[in-house]
Amino acid sequence: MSRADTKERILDAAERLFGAEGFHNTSLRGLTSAAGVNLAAVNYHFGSKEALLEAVFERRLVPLNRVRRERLEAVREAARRDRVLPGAADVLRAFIEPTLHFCKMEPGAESFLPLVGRALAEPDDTIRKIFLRHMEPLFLLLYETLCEALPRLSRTQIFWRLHFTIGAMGHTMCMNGRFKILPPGVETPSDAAFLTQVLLDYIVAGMEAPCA
Amino acid sequence: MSRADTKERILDAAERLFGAEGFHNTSLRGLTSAAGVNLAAVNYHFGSKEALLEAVFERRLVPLNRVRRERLEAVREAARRDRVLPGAADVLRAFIEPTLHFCKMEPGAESFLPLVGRALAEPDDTIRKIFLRHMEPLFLLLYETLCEALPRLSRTQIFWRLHFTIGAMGHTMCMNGRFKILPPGVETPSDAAFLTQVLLDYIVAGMEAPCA
DNA sequence: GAGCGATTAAAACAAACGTATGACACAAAT
DNA sequence: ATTTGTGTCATACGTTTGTTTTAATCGCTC
Repeated sequence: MSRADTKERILDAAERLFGAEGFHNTSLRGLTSAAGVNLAAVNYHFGSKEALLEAVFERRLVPLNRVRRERLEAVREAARRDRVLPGAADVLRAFIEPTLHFCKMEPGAESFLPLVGRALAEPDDTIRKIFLRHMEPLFLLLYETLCEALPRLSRTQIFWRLHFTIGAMGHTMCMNGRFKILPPGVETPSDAAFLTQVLLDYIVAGMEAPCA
Repeated sequence: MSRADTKERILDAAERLFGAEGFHNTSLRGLTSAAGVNLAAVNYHFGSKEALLEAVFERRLVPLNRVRRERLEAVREAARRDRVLPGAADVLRAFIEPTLHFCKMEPGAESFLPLVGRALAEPDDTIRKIFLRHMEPLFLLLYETLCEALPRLSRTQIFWRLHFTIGAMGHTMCMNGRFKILPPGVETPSDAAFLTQVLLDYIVAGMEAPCA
């Protein structure tokens, strides 16, 4: 019955469970039974659990990063054409906004975000490498574009500030939805557009801050 | 031979391995053989692997958080005495600087930092709870003090900006030392004082940023 | 419709894990 | 000198893990 879509079913369940419970805390038995497929199907279609994780990343990251790259280079090109510096806010928005649109389009993608957030802090180097293989070229492009936008800062300064920015973004993606501690007087809007604006205010100010 | 210090040996090895390899990736067999103690010693002295993690957190976090609390309340008190608002930079420095001094004093504490950084992104709720039990009261105090320092911002705004700040700090602690991707032209100083200053410049600007 | 490659099903595999057990060593106290 | 309690040791237990294997089933071409 479910011949061709078995791979998709596995990918969907893996994305959801890896994002919610973590990679190591998700067993292939729980995953395959959640997907309604046989236990051996993972190893047959993907080869191993790690290769499945790789496929999960690839399915989302390849189209998403293509859009991000296009938007980053559009910002770069527009600035070069107008003979001005690219704005740090435009650069960062070009990197962040596609994630937002992408999550509205693809169903189930919201459970992908925590997975990305955790990959940044992953202790297991094998897992981290799988993620960074897709992200490293884009991080470098983002870094170089930020260096163009902020010529008054040293490359070392920009590197660390980008590092903080990635940390803030990753942590936000990790906590997507479930919050344990909510101080009184704080509404948890979960309005993605609002949250993106608050995030952008923060990281743009941090990026453009004067050095002490 | 190693009567009383067996517990300490286990705690030291656990701190190092949990920080470097992660909690779930560290087996009790590897841990006890690294500590030079018997496999059963962990369950004898601590009861379980999770209780050991709790003890690892407690040993460092209790004294560290006491200092942080004192410094936060000193900033608060000084502002109240002078009838001025506490400065956001002073508040954040009161929270961050003790970590720096604490890591210089206690040997092996630098491997504790990645453990803290990862606890924030931990998918396993049991582990997260153990960490948050020590941190939540202090996060709340930090949050309230920041609300005093930044009365022009809504509590929701400050909540999210503190959230980003914690993410930036956690990610920095995770990457303490080992870096995979280093763009050309970036020196990796690892000078903790310098890094703290760069971090403070960033998060203070992010905290004080105007709302768009 | 026979034959064949591709896919699924059920069961078994070896390895690793956290934990528990029971014997032993060595103090200090009785 | 004997008891008692504490800590250490080697070892075994029961589970769970990812992976492999062996059969059975399905869809298709000739």
